[in-house]
Amino acid sequence: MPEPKQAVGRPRDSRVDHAIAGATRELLAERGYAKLTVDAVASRAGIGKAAIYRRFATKQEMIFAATVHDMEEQPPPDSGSLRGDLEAVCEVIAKQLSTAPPDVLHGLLADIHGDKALGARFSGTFIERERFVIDTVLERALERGELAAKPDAAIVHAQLLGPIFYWILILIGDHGRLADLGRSVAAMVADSLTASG
Amino acid sequence: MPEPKQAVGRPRDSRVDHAIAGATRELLAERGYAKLTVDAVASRAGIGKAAIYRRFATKQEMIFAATVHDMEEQPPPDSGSLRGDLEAVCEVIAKQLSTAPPDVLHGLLADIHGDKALGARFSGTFIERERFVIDTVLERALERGELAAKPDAAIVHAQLLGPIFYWILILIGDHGRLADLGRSVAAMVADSLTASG
Amino acid sequence: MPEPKQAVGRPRDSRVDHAIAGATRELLAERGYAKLTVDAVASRAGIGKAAIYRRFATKQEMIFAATVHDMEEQPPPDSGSLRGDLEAVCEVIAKQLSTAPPDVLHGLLADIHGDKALGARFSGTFIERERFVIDTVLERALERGELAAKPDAAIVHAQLLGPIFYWILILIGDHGRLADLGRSVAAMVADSLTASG
Amino acid sequence: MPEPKQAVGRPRDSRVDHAIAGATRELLAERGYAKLTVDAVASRAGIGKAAIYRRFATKQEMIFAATVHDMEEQPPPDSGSLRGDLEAVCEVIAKQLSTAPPDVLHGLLADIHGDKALGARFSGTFIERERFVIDTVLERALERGELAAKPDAAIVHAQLLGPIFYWILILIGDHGRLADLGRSVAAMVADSLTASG
DNA sequence: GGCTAAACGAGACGGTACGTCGCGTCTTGAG
DNA sequence: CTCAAGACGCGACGTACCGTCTCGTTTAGCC
Repeated sequence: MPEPKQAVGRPRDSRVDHAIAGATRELLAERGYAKLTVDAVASRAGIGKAAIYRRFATKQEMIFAATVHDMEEQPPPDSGSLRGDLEAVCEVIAKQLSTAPPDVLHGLLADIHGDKALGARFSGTFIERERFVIDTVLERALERGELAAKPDAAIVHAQLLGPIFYWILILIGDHGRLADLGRSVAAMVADSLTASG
Repeated sequence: MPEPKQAVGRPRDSRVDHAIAGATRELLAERGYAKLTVDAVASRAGIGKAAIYRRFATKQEMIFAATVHDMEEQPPPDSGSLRGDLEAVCEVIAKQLSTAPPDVLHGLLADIHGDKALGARFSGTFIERERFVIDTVLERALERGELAAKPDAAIVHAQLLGPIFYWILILIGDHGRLADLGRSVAAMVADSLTASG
Repeated sequence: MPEPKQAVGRPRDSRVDHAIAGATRELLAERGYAKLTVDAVASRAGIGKAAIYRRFATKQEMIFAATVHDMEEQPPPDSGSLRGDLEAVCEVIAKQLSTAPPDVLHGLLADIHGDKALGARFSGTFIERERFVIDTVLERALERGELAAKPDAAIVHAQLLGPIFYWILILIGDHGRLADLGRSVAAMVADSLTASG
Repeated sequence: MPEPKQAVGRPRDSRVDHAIAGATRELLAERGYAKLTVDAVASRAGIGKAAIYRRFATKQEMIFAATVHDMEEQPPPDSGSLRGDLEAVCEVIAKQLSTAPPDVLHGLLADIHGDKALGARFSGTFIERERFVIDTVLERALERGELAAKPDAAIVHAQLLGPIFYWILILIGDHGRLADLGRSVAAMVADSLTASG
């Protein structure tokens, strides 16, 4: 039975992990993504740069870990209808996107897509989870008989979540109206699927 | 009659402007957004760095000018129906987004939203144009009698274009299916508006 | 009879020459040699840079012309003795060197010896004049019978003027004591020549 | 007991100091003072520019440290006579000045006198050492009884070393005759002091 | 309790790009 | 042909950040 790591030497200090994540989030909020430097994070956290690079290979990984921390993304509880389920999905996504300022999201996306490895990991986790949630919701509708045939999940994915991302990332729209937008999109997509499908 | 500028001293050489824009676009295509350097642009363009910084305050402004340059974004010719008009809008946007590699789009968006001034200019030109196009199309539908009341243009904007941006920027989806996506979204939005409106 | 120059077109404005020299001297006094820029001279003089480069090939030539303006350096009137003549020579040189701040002299010397052409011109005028003055004074002493044989003028040159330059340029010594230094050096050199020669 | 510095963090690498000084001296010899660039020094030394600017505030400080480095300037061994001692002083100074090409000396002097701080440091080290050497030699002569009273050391300083600097810096004279010049100046100054003192 | 090995804060290191500044040249329109 | 204004190519400057690498010290687990 292989132990994952030989536990010799001084163990990592978990307070350092929290200090890094905390300092990163603080500085992102104070100065924005573009002005975030590793030295500033180390200084604010009261630690050395080596402690950061012992944990993360690059600055981007560090930010990724500090911001995209708790990606649960479970399918929502069955609401009894496709429309209700889609609304719930929109709501969860909107809430998640609203936690970070838009410049952080853009910076992160740019770095993610500028680095092959990070990009693959992003698609393999974040996107895959979303796809799975949408798949699950559509399956439920099939079982209920709301849908006759299984629609293309990728298309539905874009139709449902695209407007939310666009509102937050591109339009920098009012967050108070996000709930309305989510409901209207969910209704529209549900109607479209049940009518044509 | 206010002259915009006193034409004193040697005037700016418009060939330099074109050389900068051309070199920027070439190098973006060849090396990607992250690897673009101002020195490389100057060298490729056969000019000095000073000529660049005389025109743009930062590297980001230079890229902005070189890429978001000929955003025409005229409303499409009247197709006779709301659905047809929306399809045409989707098609134009999809084509524009497809010309640039995705990492350029992400880098540009990140820089735009990382700089107040650039962000304002982006909203004031690109977004405003899109909004105007959508407004125009909705007005036509009102005149035709397809719509009873004017819908919220911002919501329609997100519903229509969000999925396309999402497909390209987040999903890094197949460009071959963009046309299908555009048609399906246009149909869905048109149905939604005519049914509920 | 060949005119030295074809007098066609607009003649040079002599006020421009004076403005250049004046601005150069002002800025040298205000900011020092190292901080003097051609743009600043043009701006202060209220003229264009082209007017400067039409007159001088380089910045150094401009400064040279503005500072080393009236190099007369005639041999002093015959005082009746070698010692008196040498004193007079020291006095004149000391007065000339005292007009410019030491940083200007050093800057000028550095530039002069960094540029072959300028260096040759400097040696050909300034140094040659000094040498001629010393030669003349020594000839007089020979005729008077103070000296039996003609000493090596180059060595005398260094012995006599070296201390003056050193005092001003290297020691940044008190200008009030320059007269004393000159007298003591003149006496010493005269004694040395009349005793050993 | 005051520790000069808290020895925290990685200490400076002394090999880097030597590499900087070595590269600087090499490049000064190869290309001359005016063509020396910080980038070239860093490249030649195999180090980064930051390592240079961590040690020196400006390029001038770097050159100063690399050239005015091992100014030992000990008083010469007692030769038994004032004249012998003065000859020895001249010889040492002439040898030191002959090692560097004249354009380096001029450049260095220009930079030293163009920067307050550097000028003060130059006076406080180099000049002070020379003065001390001369003082020591004069004290010996007093003890021997060659001199009745202590002469003005500053004047003697200029009288003795001025001609040598002038020969090298201004006249760009033949180095082969420097020894002769030194001897003649030493004799002249010694005679002058013993006669008048 | 002592030994070993890794983690720690601090900060120096090589490298790369940035945005600025100065030089000497060139290009306007006016005189 | 000259002038004032100012853009141009070039190249060096000094700064900032990245990810790596020593330092000397601290902290755990195993003997």
